[in-house]
Amino acid sequence: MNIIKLAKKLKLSPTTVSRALGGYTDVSEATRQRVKNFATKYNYNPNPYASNLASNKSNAVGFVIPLYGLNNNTLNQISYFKFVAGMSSKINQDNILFYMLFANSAEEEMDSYKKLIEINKVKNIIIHNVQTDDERIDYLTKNKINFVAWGRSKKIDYPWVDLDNELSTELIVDHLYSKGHHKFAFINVSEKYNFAYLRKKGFKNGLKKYSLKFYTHLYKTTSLEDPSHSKKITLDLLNKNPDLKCIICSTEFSSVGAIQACTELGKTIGKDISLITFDGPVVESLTNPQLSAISHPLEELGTNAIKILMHSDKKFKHSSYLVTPKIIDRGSVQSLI
Amino acid sequence: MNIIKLAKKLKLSPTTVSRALGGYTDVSEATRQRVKNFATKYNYNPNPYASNLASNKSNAVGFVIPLYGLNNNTLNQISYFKFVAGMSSKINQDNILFYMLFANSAEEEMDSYKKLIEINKVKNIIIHNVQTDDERIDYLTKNKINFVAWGRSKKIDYPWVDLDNELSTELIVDHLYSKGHHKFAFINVSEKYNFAYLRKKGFKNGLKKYSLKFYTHLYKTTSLEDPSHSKKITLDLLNKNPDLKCIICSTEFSSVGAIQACTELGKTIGKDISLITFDGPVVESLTNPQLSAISHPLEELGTNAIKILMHSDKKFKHSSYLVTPKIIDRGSVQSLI
DNA sequence: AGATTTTACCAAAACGTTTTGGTTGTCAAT
DNA sequence: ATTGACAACCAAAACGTTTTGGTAAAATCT
Repeated sequence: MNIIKLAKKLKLSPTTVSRALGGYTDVSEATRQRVKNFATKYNYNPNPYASNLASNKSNAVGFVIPLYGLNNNTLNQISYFKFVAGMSSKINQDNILFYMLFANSAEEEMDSYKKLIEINKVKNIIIHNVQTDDERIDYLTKNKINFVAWGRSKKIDYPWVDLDNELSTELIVDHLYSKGHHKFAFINVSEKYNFAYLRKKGFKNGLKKYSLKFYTHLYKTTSLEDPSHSKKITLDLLNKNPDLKCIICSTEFSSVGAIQACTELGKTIGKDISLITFDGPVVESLTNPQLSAISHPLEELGTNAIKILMHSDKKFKHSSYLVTPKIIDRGSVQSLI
Repeated sequence: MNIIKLAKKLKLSPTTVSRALGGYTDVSEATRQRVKNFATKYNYNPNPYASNLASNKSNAVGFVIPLYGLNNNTLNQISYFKFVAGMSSKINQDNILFYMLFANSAEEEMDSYKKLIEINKVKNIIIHNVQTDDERIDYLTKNKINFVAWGRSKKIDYPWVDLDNELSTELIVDHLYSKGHHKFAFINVSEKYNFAYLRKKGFKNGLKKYSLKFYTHLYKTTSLEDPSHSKKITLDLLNKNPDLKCIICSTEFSSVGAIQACTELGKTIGKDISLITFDGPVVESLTNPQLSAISHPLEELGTNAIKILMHSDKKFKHSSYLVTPKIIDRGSVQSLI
């Protein structure tokens, strides 16, 4: 079934059928309904190749996933997977074509963007990990490509979606305080990572809210990927601070180390010691015991990125979306009340 | 740049340019080279929408990722991610369009396949987890869709790529034997999963090769996702068999439990006890100590799936590819020699 | 009633390829 | 010298849409 056959059945011209389905106002409501009914009845779906060719619009979305650097670790790649799943759910509703490329180096990554635009004629792109003076932004604006970024930047104005890292630690403090805890250790990672910097900031915001003190000796940073270092830190913290009852971990890796330390000291998590961390694939299903965590709904982030990308009214020069993290209570925080 | 402009520059007809690039024999080698040179020089890439429309061939590939059932666990989804990365590397070389959908239920999954074919006009599909009497196979053959499956079936003939689960445990036995081990416990999962059945078979093959005995009391099955059960099993095995020096785990989850058991008994892995498992995101980077493992190169599998799918000479009614697993020695197997 | 605007429709061109069905010229065989 | 085969090219149609630039009829205004 194609538009010409359908038009014949309707005794209309292909033009009118096209414009009826396209939502143009120069078609009466009565015929529009009739066209729609026939379209579903005869299972008509516009040929995407023909329509992209004719309209020169290419309702395709492009996305590049880096497999190098920080994302070299498979566990970190999962966030992309979730984000993509979220994008996909929105993409499938409309008849959008989705291009996903993988890049093994910074060079390959930039090439992938060029490929999307020059070869695949993609006009809509989602980018991520925006740096100050990002060459992608230059390239995209130069080529008049519509884009949305995962991640904000202070310097440049563009549409974005993002996690609320600052809010996440604030919510953790809320949660802990509501269970009667007033003193926490926080095992973060280096503040050179912006997300870690924001998590520290949110942590302090939370403390301030309840007039709690920020203890420097209870704030530590550990490596991004080695659980054994956070195990050492946790052992140290617990040995030096016998009254310490509550630890916040900023990553899955560090929480695994913290669990090992607690187990080694014979402390039962959720009873002798409370532990809360950031959610991820390992924390979701593999730690023993299960850990309470704060979770960022990455699927939602992806869905909204597409929504912003594909609407993109010229009216809204830059639209944005901040996703709200949620506490997932798995019982590793003891109630003191 | 399009084919008409390029043809003008070459002082040839668009037909000849098309046929030169398409590899037709009615173009002289000299002009073919000239055309190719001009194409790269002027950065000409055929518009994929136009060529799909004209040829009615749709060099697009579709893939559906299930997010329910066994794949509900994020860790299991990583194998799809790797497979897709592998497909992508091949897809990007040629000018192929790639559609990827996600499905949250069996119903949604079947709908996604129909969508790919009916709406997106995709003619090439990669499927996976083929069941006996799989409705997808019926649907695809009925609609004359070209497909390749990830996973074999005994009953039906079709092109496939697959892991070599049988070989993987055989290679593990090789590896252990080469380090002087002659007696192993094997913690598998239920043999209702075909991969587990094959791993047991390969294990037995390996034993037979070295005239070793299969001890029923050293073969156990555990749950697919709960490490605590395999911890219990490991404790039991080690307590009842004081001479046991070597354990094989069939999944990441079970190896995590096994590590806990060994640690609890004060046994140092790689020294007092040897442990080897199947590779995955957690084993890759998060276990303490690092575990030797057998690894399936899933990227390679994806790449070859596309190769088979898009060549698909009529000559080869069904082509196939079996990927060879590799031992990754991370030192958790003690050398007794 | 005539002029103007609005409504509802349509014919034809355009998008950039591939494919079909040729033609022209060269060369070898008769 | 004619014939047949072959090599190398091409004009035009086709693919299924959307868009452009209309027209005819109905509705509204003077």
